[in-house]
Amino acid sequence: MSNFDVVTPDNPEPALVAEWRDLLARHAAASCALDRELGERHDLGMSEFEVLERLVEWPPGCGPRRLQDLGPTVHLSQSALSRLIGRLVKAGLVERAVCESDRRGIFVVATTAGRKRYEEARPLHREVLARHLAGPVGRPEAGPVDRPES
Amino acid sequence: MSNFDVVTPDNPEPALVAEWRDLLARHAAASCALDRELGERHDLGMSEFEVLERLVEWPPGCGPRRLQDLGPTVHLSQSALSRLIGRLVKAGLVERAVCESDRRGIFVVATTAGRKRYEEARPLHREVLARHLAGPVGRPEAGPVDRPES
DNA sequence: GCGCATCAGATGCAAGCGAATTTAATGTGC
DNA sequence: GCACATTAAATTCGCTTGCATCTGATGCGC
Repeated sequence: MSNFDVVTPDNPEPALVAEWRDLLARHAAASCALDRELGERHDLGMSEFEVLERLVEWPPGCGPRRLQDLGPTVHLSQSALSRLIGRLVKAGLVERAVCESDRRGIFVVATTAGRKRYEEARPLHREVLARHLAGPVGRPEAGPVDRPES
Repeated sequence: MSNFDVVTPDNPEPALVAEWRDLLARHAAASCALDRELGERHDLGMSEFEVLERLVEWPPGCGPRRLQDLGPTVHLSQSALSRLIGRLVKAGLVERAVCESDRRGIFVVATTAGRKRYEEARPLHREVLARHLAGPVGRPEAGPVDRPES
């Protein structure tokens, strides 16, 4: 029951933990800032933006996008995704359509308003990313980092 | 209202977005696995483990740890942290003590049981980290990656 | 056609979160 | 001492999440 590991050059554990904490810090800073800024200025949460982006990115000619295909790319559970789509539908940014070839599935398509909202929000999204992602953690180039706890 | 940016070598945006998605994927995979495995085998959530680790790591001789000092290091809001400590107290892993010099504050100290639980859980924590963190995303060395949506 | 396993998505539910508010202890001006 | 701003932590509230379950559509064996 030793309190600390012996730190030797061939013990990769400290590096692993440092990497993990760095990842946590970056994720917290960026996702928190995204949620707040996108929310304030474009009424979109981070996850909403991500989903909208996948829909807009979806190459035409591949057919419309099944809800199921969306899941793995946004790291959300099936239920969370279903409700997220519900919110986007209510906001008029996205439309559901039954899939005629398999009536269990549904298609999800961004509306014109959805594409517009995405295009409006994207610059801010990229800006926040640039502010929090590039460079070592805790060193946004301009403006204060906003963290939930401070 | 162009749908896509022109991708030029001096346009850093695509790299930024790729970095962001990689970060999201790693974070989702690792934190989800940590939550589930630590929860199943040691009855600890990811955040509980992180807090416990900060308390155990806290060098002796620096005085006990204020709840407030804990906040910034675990990326949790003040309210979330307060409740998290409440859960740990209820589980007997941690103790609250009023700070006599400033009776508004409280000290948080890991109990013997808390240290024990932490030491038991740490190997699994490191193992999960190694499985999900090292190397490119989506390539754990052994065993399937468990993601919430799959 | 009929029964049944399977699959896509929606929904009930409990847990955790952040923002805002509340409670109580400090400190400051007078 | 007394009013008032400030601070630390707890608590209230609404929202999002994941798990488990439900509903309805497929499709396969017979």
